[in-house]
Amino acid sequence: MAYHHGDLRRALLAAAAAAIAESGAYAVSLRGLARQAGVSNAAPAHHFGDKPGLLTALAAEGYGMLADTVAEARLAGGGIVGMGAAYVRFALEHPAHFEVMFQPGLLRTDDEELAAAQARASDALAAGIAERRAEGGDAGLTGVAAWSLVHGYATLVLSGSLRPEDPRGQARAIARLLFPEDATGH
Amino acid sequence: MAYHHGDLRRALLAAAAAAIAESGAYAVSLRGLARQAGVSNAAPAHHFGDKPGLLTALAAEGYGMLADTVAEARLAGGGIVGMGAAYVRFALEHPAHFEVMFQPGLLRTDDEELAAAQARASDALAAGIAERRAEGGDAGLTGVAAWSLVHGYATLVLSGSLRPEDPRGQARAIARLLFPEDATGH
DNA sequence: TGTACATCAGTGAACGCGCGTTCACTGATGTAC
DNA sequence: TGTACATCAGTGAACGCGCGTTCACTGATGTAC
Repeated sequence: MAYHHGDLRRALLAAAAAAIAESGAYAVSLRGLARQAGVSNAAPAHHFGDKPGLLTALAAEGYGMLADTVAEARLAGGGIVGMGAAYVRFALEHPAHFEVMFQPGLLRTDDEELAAAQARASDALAAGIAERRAEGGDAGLTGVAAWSLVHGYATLVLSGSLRPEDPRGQARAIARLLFPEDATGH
Repeated sequence: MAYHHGDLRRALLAAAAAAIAESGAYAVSLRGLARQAGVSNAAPAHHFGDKPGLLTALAAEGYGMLADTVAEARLAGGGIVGMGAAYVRFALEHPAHFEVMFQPGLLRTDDEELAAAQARASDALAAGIAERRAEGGDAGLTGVAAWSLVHGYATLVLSGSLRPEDPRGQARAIARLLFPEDATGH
């Protein structure tokens, strides 16, 4: 084993995501991650300071990916239904990130990198809602409803409360119930 | 302090709910609860066997309360919007129960009492959706959408992602977006 | 091309802590007669 | 009304464990000259 790991930071984040997806956010221990990465007990602290530091980095990474995923769907012309489906897809593909992102008790909420990533994601989501403002109605309320719908659906699937055969298709279907006039995605 | 506590089981569940609401589900320790109840380390194990046993009891209590809350709203003629609002109200009033209910990794999922309480809650929710079947549309899909909407809204408020001034009012408002023809609750 | 040196990444041993769980036990309560 | 006994609830001491965090350290890498 080389003295320098090469990319220990990345390796630790990946190991953390795997452990969380398997056993939940609290199953993560710095020692456990070090063990998996084949590195000494103290090595993780070297990169992340402490445990909240590591989870904060993971959450920031998650918000960044969510922002990218949603922005991409918007630019692809998927409309608000497509953006909602992208949100659900992100959650199901990155359950560990998703879980950590919405448990602020685990995070260092004053972290700059985290705040920046959150802002990016927030902007990406708001952009989709803003486009609908012209159509009338309360854009703020519509946004809350849309977010609640896709967030709740993702949460219920991840917790095992819903076990759909085709999660992505069903995600689109319920989004169309809320936005029946959305012409895209047929 | 009396040798017999009187109602230690209840006291431990209440202490667990308080601890979870404050610091999350994993902040709970049997020793910590014992300390709060003024009782020896081993006492909790006497009532719940072990930690999953205690959390399972809490989750079962939660499903029971949810079933009652939703059924009551239905019988009061609140319609599906009223039932959705009741779901959100339950989550916000009993955040610890709500949190534990949807983290099956913490629970003894083969527990009989838990299964019975889950079934009661499931029936109560399904009853509201069944009433809408006559109006056409896919009742299953409608149910999934309604559940996702209220569950997501509650989750986002509890995680601090949404900070509405009037959560109950906003819950009703977004439910009306999904069910605009629901005549009740004006 | 070679050498000195600064910086960085990871080591490994050690600390103290809170935890879940076990065990034989004892005090309190209730019931049979 | 009184006594013997069974049952139940909680004790308290002890175990072994994995954890976060600290510390002075050392090996590897890169840069200046």
